Amino acid sequence: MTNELALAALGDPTRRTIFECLSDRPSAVGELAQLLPVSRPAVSQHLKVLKDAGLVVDQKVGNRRIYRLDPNGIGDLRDYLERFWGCALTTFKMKSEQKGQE
Amino acid sequence: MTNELALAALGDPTRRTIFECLSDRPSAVGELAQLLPVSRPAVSQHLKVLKDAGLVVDQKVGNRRIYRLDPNGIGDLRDYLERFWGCALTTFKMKSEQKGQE
DNA sequence: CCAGTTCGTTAGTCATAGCTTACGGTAAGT
DNA sequence: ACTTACCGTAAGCTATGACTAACGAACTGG
Repeated sequence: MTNELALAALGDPTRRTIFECLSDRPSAVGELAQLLPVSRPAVSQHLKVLKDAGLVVDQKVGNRRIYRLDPNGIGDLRDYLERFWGCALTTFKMKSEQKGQE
Repeated sequence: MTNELALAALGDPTRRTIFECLSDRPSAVGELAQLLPVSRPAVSQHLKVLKDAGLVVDQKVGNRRIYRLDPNGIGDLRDYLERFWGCALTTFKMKSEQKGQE
């Protein structure tokens, strides 16, 4: 699933930084590359991974290409993670309540 | 931060499978290895990563070593992720409401 | 039409992650 | 005490991922 791609994508620290930059404001590739300690092609490749993971969308405007976060993909990942550890957290909650009750 | 370790840890599919197995029930290393297509030492190494990330705790019982999910670490990661994309999702919500209003 | 941007893609290098095999250490059973 | 089971760690190999440099495409402005 694309959620697994998203999780793998966010495993890389550089991509997390890119994600946070885009969280601040939509940006072009060159702008992101200036903020990061890597070259512009590297940023391009990271953006491709984020795009395939459904976390980011791009839009051509004039000469440049603006990237922004994709709320749909992010929402999907959020829901996926809720189900992912929802069970573990609820059983813990049950135990803590059970313990406070005795 | 350990939250970044946790994200990197969950980036690997084998570790996600281990996580899900432990979500079902606490298990020893050998039990997990039987369910997975990798060797027992590989499982041990994955469990170490998950443990360093604060997602898992272990407990010696007799000859074996039982691993279980750590609700504290999982809760921390959950909160971290909420802050992580909280901004992106709220700005989207504002836009959708703004769009539905016009 | 011709430079100058901005960007994606490719080829190639280098480091790291994941895996297995082998070994040592501890606990339980006979 | 000896064997068996269960586990962590180290060493070594291999595949994969991240990066850079180089190239070509699309758009802009003189």
